[in-house]
Amino acid sequence: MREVDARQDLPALELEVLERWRERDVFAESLCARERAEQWVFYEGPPTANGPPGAHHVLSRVFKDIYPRFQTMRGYRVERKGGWDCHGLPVEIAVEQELGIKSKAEVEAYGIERFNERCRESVFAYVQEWDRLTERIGFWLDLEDAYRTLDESYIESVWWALAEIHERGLLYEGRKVVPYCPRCETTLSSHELALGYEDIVDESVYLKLAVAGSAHDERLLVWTTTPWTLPGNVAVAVAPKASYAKVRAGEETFLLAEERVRAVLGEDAEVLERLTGAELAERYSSYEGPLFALADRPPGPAPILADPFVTTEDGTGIVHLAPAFGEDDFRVAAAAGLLRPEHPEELYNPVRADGTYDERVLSASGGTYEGRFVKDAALTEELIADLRARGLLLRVEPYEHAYPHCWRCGTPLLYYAKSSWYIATSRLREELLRANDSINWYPPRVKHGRFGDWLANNVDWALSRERYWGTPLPVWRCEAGHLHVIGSFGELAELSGTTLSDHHRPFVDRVQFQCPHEDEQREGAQEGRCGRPMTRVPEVIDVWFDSGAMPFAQHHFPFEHAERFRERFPADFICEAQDQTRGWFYSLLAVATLLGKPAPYRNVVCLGLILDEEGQKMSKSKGNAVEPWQVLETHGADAFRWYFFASKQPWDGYRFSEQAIADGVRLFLKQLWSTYFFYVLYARAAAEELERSPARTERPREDLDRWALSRIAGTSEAVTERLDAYDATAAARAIADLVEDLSNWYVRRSRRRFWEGDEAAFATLRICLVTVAKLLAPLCPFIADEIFDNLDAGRASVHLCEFPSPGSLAAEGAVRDQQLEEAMADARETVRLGLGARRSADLKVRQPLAEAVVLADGRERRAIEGLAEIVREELNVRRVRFVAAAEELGTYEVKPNYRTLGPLFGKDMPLAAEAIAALDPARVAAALRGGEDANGIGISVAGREHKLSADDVILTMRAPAGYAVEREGGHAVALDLTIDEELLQEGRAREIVHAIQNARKAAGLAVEDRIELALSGEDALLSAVRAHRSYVAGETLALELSLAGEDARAEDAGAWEYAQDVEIDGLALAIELRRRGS
RNA sequence: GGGCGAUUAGCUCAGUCGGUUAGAGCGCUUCUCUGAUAAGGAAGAGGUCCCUGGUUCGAGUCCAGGAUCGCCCA
Repeated sequence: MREVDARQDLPALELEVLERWRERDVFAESLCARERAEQWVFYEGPPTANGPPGAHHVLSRVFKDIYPRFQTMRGYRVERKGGWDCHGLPVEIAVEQELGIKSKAEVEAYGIERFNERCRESVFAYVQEWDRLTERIGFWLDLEDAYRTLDESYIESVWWALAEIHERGLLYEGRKVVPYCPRCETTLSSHELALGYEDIVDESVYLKLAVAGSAHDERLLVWTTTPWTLPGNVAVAVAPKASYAKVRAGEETFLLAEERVRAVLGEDAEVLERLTGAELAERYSSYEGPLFALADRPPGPAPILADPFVTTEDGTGIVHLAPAFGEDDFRVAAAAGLLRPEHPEELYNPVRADGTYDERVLSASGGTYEGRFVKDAALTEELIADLRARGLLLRVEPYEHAYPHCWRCGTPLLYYAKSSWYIATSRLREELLRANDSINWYPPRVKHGRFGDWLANNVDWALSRERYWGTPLPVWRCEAGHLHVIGSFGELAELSGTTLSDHHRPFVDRVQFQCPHEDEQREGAQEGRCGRPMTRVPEVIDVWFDSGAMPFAQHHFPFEHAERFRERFPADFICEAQDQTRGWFYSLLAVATLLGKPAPYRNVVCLGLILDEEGQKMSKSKGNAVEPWQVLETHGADAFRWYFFASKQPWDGYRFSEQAIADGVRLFLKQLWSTYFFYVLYARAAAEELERSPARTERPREDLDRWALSRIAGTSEAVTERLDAYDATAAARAIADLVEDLSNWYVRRSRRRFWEGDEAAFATLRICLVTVAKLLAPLCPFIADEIFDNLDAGRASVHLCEFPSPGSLAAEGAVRDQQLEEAMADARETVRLGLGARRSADLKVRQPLAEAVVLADGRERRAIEGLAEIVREELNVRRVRFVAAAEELGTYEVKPNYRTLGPLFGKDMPLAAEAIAALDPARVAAALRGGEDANGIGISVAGREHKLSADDVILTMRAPAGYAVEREGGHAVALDLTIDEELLQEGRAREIVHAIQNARKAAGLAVEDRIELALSGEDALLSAVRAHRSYVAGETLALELSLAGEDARAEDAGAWEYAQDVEIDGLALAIELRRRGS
């Protein structure tokens, strides 16, 4: 057994443990040992390594670690294949920044091949730091065999999946209004949209539009928060069933929703007429359009439509429609015949792909807005001035709302009609919901809340991105419009005769082949085939599809490893932050469902956010982000992990505090370490002693031992049960309670036995510590392994052990004894009360007293009686006496038990309580104690008779005044305060021992050093020593004890190594000692 | 605007099926114990259980409405 440093530096220790894991190859061994065991499957959600890992990554990675470690110890084989998400806009944007370029045109000028080569390098820029952090925090993950979404094999599996999806008729190209980033010039999916909402203030405008052909100068009031869409206006719409009003305000007459009149026009507006939206649309039918001067659209009437999507809750209840810039606008305009979705040229869209107006948009002064970015604030002002000049503007009002921005580059998004590729996930809504039913969510609310709602409102997956660095969409098209989706590299090679070593852009773009589709109409078609050249469509796919494909793509399924895939699908466990609800959690489920597979994970833990100490979201720009390395270096990985596990439920989010981590070290890790240190210190001393004198002291286990072992067994059960339920928090707290009990009750109570080399005590504490190490291994793998390694040479690491089970514990004598645990709790409570009584009498614990009188009854009394010796020692009294009849030292108080009587008496409960309060408590106590329920006490309330049973009342003992008594709940402790000469002398002897021990410590002696001791001073003290001579000598390991006045040696002691003068009870004592060689 | 969650001591958090004196730890003050512990023990100070209403014999707990904060969505 190695010597242990009481003040071990834990971060330094962890580095040693890491080294040991490397040497012994423990992670690999933990898999090897379970080679034939049943699999418990974990999927790593791949991070992108193009930035450094932060505190939130530590959070997810420690939760990804704890359950696999636990399940490994429970006997499963848990492989942990790492993974990296390599494609996508984040990478492209980082490279653009490196290159100092800002647009797609510049990327293409730079060259797609070179650009993608840069992306390939950039994506692993921080991979070493990720690996280093992963190892340092003790996250066991197979980094060497990690999957990478940019690998050829991975891409091929993704292609296979897309071809399958196409085969099922679920892949289509559609023109829809989609969220679009004008800077990246690409469509975003709805789940990407979710990542970028920000609160901003936009100028909203109220417009007054002249009704076409109206003789009365009636104006429609229209409200919009996006003035830039007005050049695209083709119609306005009202809610058909809502009530609208014709209103006179000042000199003008307006039409708007009745419920908005006051808000928009004020109290003075006079309602002239009410009509429904449908009536309004019918009566007025059109207004004077367009709203801006447009080169290709002469002034003329534009239609007023009615559609239920319009609400009257804000604005004016009349909305303008720009089909190119709004999903509803597009749908309503199409329904009204203003455009045909299959004829893109009919859609009026004066905004270019880069988000600027084209040459058609003219200003009132005759100039043009061509080339102006539509979300530019200065432009908005000009547009507003323009509207004012045209007499259309009623009012401008700032409007604060959450507006979507590109989640990577921060540019405000436009809703924009675009052609893109979709997967028809909405057609699989039922299947998605059914699959979700089979998943256990932690916390459960996500299942039918955030995630379930999202599935229930599922919209088709906008799959394509008009970008460069991504898995190319494997769709080829010929001039005739035939589509061919390639499902494997082999198929592409066969059709094209070209074999690629890299299927990324731009190489894949150059591959062409003859259209294999049947086309008998075509002149010159060979064998009825079309034969036109097919070229790939330019898009790459959404990176979320990459990650959603990982269950099979990581194994290059179906091209390889079919067996491996089947064994490892679905996952038993995945874990990410809650922001993945619409990210990876969704893409995994969607891809699996699209392929007709069951839910790809059975259990999913959603982690919350980490906020800073002030409750602010952490961000680099605010400078409040936690640097994980700093925490690891100061406090260590176990401390970091313990904080995440023990402080609160992970899905509730954290308010990060370094102080909380430091508290965890002090109150838990150091407490455990100190208990372990204590064991090793004495076990080593006892081993030496054993060598010197092999005679053993065999003693049976005591109640306290059985209690500690019972706590071990009970805690093991609880921890197993909680970790099985993905509740690390409760597991951690149970372990902390156990360590607290071991340290501050078991060890504290047993110190003397260890000192004396009691084998039962050593054996008990050793089992306790080894079991704690095993229980703690999934949570704090470093300290757990260090303790295990030093106490149990049986295995190379605690992580190769079985998790403690009732069977394995029983074999070591650790069995649950709940009765004993309850009894100990009662005894400890009694001690607490007794110490309280001592304090109120201002008597030090060192002063022995004659008697403690414990007032307790029934089960409690029997329990405490069994452990009376412990109570006696803790309270330092000669004897413990029990009093059952409270009258001897106190009286009873009787209270009604509302829980049982409440339902019985209902409304009359207060009367019943009064009746019980009026009873004689002593009589009630006597009757119930005698078990005489039958002829016991009855009460009569509101004409009802009820015989009180033991459950119906709560008897509380009450101590009379004048005694040193503490009471609480069912029992009380009274102390006999008389101190006779004998007690006084014993108390003094103990004080003197205490003073000598302090002197030993101050002299720098080791606990096992023997000494020679000389005492001189007041005779009252020396006579106490004489009376307890062997006690004093024994306690202080004094081989010789000389007292002044009786022993010559004491007189010349002035030359000894160490001397100290103290005062006890106001009496002087001089202590002198020297070490005695052995 | 909608959905979800939170709100309990200065701080971090428990609080079971609704049961009458709402707890723990940390921090603070005082005292105390110590052959492991920068630890432990005892006491003290510290509470509008976010607010309002309701249900109930009884509400921190259930219901409704509201407030504040956070997240997600439109």
